[in-house]
Amino acid sequence: MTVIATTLMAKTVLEQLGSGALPDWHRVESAIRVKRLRTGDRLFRADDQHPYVYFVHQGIIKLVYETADGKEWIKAFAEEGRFFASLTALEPGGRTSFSACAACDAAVEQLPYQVLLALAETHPTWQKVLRRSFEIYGFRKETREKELLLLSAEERYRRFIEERGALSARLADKDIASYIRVTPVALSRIKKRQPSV
Amino acid sequence: MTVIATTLMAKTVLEQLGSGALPDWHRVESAIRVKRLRTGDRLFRADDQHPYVYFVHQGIIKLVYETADGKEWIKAFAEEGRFFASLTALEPGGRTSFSACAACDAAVEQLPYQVLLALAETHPTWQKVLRRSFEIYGFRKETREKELLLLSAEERYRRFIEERGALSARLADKDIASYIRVTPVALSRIKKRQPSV
DNA sequence: CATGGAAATTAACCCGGGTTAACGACACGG
DNA sequence: CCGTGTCGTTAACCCGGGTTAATTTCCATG
Repeated sequence: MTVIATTLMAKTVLEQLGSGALPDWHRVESAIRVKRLRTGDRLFRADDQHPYVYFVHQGIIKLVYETADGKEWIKAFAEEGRFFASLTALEPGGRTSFSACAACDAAVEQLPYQVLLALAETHPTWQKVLRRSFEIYGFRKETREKELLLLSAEERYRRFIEERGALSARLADKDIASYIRVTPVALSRIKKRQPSV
Repeated sequence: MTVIATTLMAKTVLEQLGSGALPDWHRVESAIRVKRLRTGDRLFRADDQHPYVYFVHQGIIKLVYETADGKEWIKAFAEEGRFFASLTALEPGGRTSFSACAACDAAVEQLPYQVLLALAETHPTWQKVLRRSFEIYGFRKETREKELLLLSAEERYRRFIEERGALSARLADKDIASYIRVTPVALSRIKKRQPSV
C-alpha cells in the first residue's frame, strides 16, 4: 500500500542518518499521518503552534516568510526525500516563523516531534539521528547565509539554476525570484542579460 | 588557576545543554587548549582543515567571510560564553568556509571535535549535548536568514543595536557595518537619519 | 472556440546603497 | 612635537533593483 511505501522511504533516510537500524520504529510508524496537498494548499501558517516534522514523499513544498505588508519571500524549497520543520516551533511552546505551502500537488508525512524526542531520550541511536539532522540543517542554513551575504542577485540566480537545475525546472519563475530575493520583474531582467543560456 | 576556571565555565554551559552531569568530562578537559589572542589575530582562515570547536572565555571573535576581491563580510560575532565552529570543517575531510578573527583581545578554549564525537558514540548524554548544540545553531542561523531576507539595511541596523546593545557598544562601527551587510559609508548615512537616538 | 486570470515581459521612473575621494579626529611611535 | 595610519563622516556620482503600469503569452474553463 501507499502508506507503507511512504513510511519505508522516510525510514531509509533516517537509518542513514543514524547509520543503522532504528529501535521502536513502529512507534514512529503508528504516529505518522500522510497529508495530500493540492497546489497552493498550506500545511501550516506563520505563528502557528505546530511541533511537527515533515517528510516530503512527493512534490515540492515552499517554506515562506510573509511580511506585514503582504509580501512573500521563500526561505527554502523541500523536495522529495527531504525533511523539514520550523525549528522555533519545535521548542516547547514555540511557534512557527514561516508558512509551508505546496508549490505543486504533493504528499507529505507528518510526525509529532514529541515522538522523536521521546525516542531520543531512550535510544542513543535516535539521539544521533536528531543530532545528524540538525547538523545537516545548520549546514544548509550556513550555505544560504553565505549566498545572501556574498552574492549579487544575478549570481544567486545563476548558482541556483546551476546547482538545483532539476528543481528549478519544476518551479514557476516567480517562486525562483522569491527565493533569490528579487522581484519577478528584476528576475526577468536578469534572465535577459545573458541570452547564451 | 585560570585554566581550571575556563574549563569549568565551558562545562557549566555544556551541562545545561545535556541537562545533567557529563560522563568522562576529564577527557574533554585534558584535550582543551587555551589560546590567547590580540586584537586582529586569526584563529583560523577560510579553507583550512580545522575540525575544532571553540568556546569564548573572554573577548569577541568575528566570524568572517572573505571574498575573492578582498572584501570581508561578518557572518557572526561570538561573545563570552558562546561556542562556535565551522560546520563544514567538522565533517570528515571538510574545510572551513570562513575565518575567525579577534575583534578585541580575547581568550578561547579549543577542543578537537573528534573528542566530542567519540564521547557521543559512547554516551547518550553527550549525543544529546551535540544535538542541542546543533539545534541552537540552526535556530540562530534561521533568525539571521530571516533578517537578511525580510529587513532593509536600516532595519537590520536598528534591530542589531536594540537586541545586542551590549555587544554593539564594544564594536567598531566598521564591524557593525560589515555584519549588517552594508559599507561603512552607508552605515554612517543610516545613523544620521534618525538623530533622536 | 471564446474568455478570464495568472504569469512573464518590457518600459519608465525612483531610490537606496555602492564607489570614490576628500577631510577631520584620534592614537601611536619616534 | 610632528608624522603616519586607521576610522568615521560627508559629498558627488553611478547603478542595480524596486515600483508601477501596460502588454503579451498561456492555460484552464465554460
